[in-house]
Amino acid sequence: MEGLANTAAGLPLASASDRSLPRPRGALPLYHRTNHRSRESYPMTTTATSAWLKVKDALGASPGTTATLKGWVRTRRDSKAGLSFIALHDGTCHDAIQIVAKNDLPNYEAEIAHLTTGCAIEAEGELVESQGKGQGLEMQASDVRVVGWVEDPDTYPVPMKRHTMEYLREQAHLRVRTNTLGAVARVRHALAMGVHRFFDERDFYYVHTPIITGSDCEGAGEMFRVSTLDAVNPPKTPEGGIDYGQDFFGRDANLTVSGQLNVETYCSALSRVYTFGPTFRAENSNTSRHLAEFWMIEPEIAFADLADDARLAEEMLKFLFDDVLTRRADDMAFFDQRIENGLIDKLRHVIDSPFRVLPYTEAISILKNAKKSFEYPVEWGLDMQSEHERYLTEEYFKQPLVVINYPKKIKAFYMRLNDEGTDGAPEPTVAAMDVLAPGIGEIIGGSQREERLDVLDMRLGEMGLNKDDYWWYRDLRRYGTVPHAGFGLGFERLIQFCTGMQNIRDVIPFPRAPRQCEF
RNA sequence: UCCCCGAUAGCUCAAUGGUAGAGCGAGCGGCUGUUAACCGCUAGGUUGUAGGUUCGAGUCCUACUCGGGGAGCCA
Repeated sequence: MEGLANTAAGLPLASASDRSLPRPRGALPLYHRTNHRSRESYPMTTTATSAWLKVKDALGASPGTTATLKGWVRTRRDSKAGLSFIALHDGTCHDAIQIVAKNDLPNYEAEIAHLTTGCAIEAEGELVESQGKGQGLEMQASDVRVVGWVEDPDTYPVPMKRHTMEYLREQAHLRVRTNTLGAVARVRHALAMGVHRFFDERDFYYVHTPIITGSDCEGAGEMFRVSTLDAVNPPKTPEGGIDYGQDFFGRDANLTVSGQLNVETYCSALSRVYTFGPTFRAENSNTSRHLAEFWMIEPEIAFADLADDARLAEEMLKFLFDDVLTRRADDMAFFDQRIENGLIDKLRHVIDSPFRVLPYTEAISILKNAKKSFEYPVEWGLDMQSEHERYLTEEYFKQPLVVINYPKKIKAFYMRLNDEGTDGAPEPTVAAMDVLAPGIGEIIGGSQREERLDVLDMRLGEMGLNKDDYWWYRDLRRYGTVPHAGFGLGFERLIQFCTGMQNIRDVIPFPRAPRQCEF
């Protein structure tokens, strides 16, 4: 509608025009104001005479409160009784609040009646008990100011209708305006805060391990190179290779694939530490549970063995599940209803039952005796395939499992060598563990670390790694070495498990995956 | 990277090798203290890209691009 478009474009925003007018009581323009007294500086009082309330606070306010609300329109419904209902959402909670705008408002015909999903508005009025069903308070608006129009409702990418997750992924800048992705964002935040609170309450220190690392010390997976060399004409060595000696760090460097080796150094002085940061893998992985850039939580505990490690993992997961159910009850109810039926019961069941610890050797014998036929062979010494892990955690035990003591030959060099014959295993095993979750697979991978220098050196040698590259890691075993252990928890996989979201690309704001870096 | 499937209106999908349709969304109108409202009308398309077969291709063939599911790698 042309007239409307002109109105929208040419109309000064009410709050903007207010700003140019003389203000009562020396009020400063909204965005230049500082608040030294209030502990909460945002939201602050605005151009309006009433306090700006978050929707989550407005929904729980006393009837009769006068307030200003700011947010984005979810829906507008008109009643020819002479009023419109506006569902306003500001992200502070799952629910929207209903604003009732009567047609005697001066801008009703020109503006309010044309509001569409996505428009940004400020509304001022009194919070009253709703006359309608299924809601608590609503606002009787005395003023509705349009802050930002949607320029063309017909092509607005996220109107109020069902969308596929695949489509929303292509609208990553707008998808957080939907119920589902907004709920994911709040749950993700709650889980991140929960992680920090869990560790802080237990005297763990949060350690910032480097994101850029020297490549030789990691040895896990394909890495992203970090370089400032001219990509077209890099300096060459006499042998014709690229001369990384002239690169920024004077050597080749990469984005980290794990903070573990670094955090072990802090563990060897501070006893209980953890990292929580981004991690990068340049694997060409195209699955619903892999990202090229993901966040990982890696605790490391000193004077601890694998059993302590497994207990920590269990305690942490249960704490986080309980925490998110409590703090984001609104969003979790939504996930339970719309994304995964039974989700809340699933999480409660996990909280209430002890994790099943299962030695690898025993897992293999369960799989060998299973009536189910597997595509891949089950043999002691082979790594378990997805189908095997799924069978154990989803069908056989139907709960999270901690599989421990894997064959030495399929695990990393730093994992502690077990005594011969542990669990009756036919060959050497290491003190490794995987926590397997139904529907997700491996959510945690960890181990007790090899603290004996001679054994570590033997393992490095067996795997063809150069001792000198690990000189500082080896120093930890030379100076006051102690048994210690840790694990890595994939943060996005944790969110998947807590929300029921099936694709990992939908639980991180801007997913990075092969050929995916648009936003 | 491998296997399988897909790409048609803003979105989700139909359409025997022969005039491209529906639902949702959007706009307008009707009805209504509404609430994933309901009823009516209207607009909206180079059928992913490039080539080929054919009198004729959304449909068949080839390549490419992008997306999904599964596998591997792992968290």
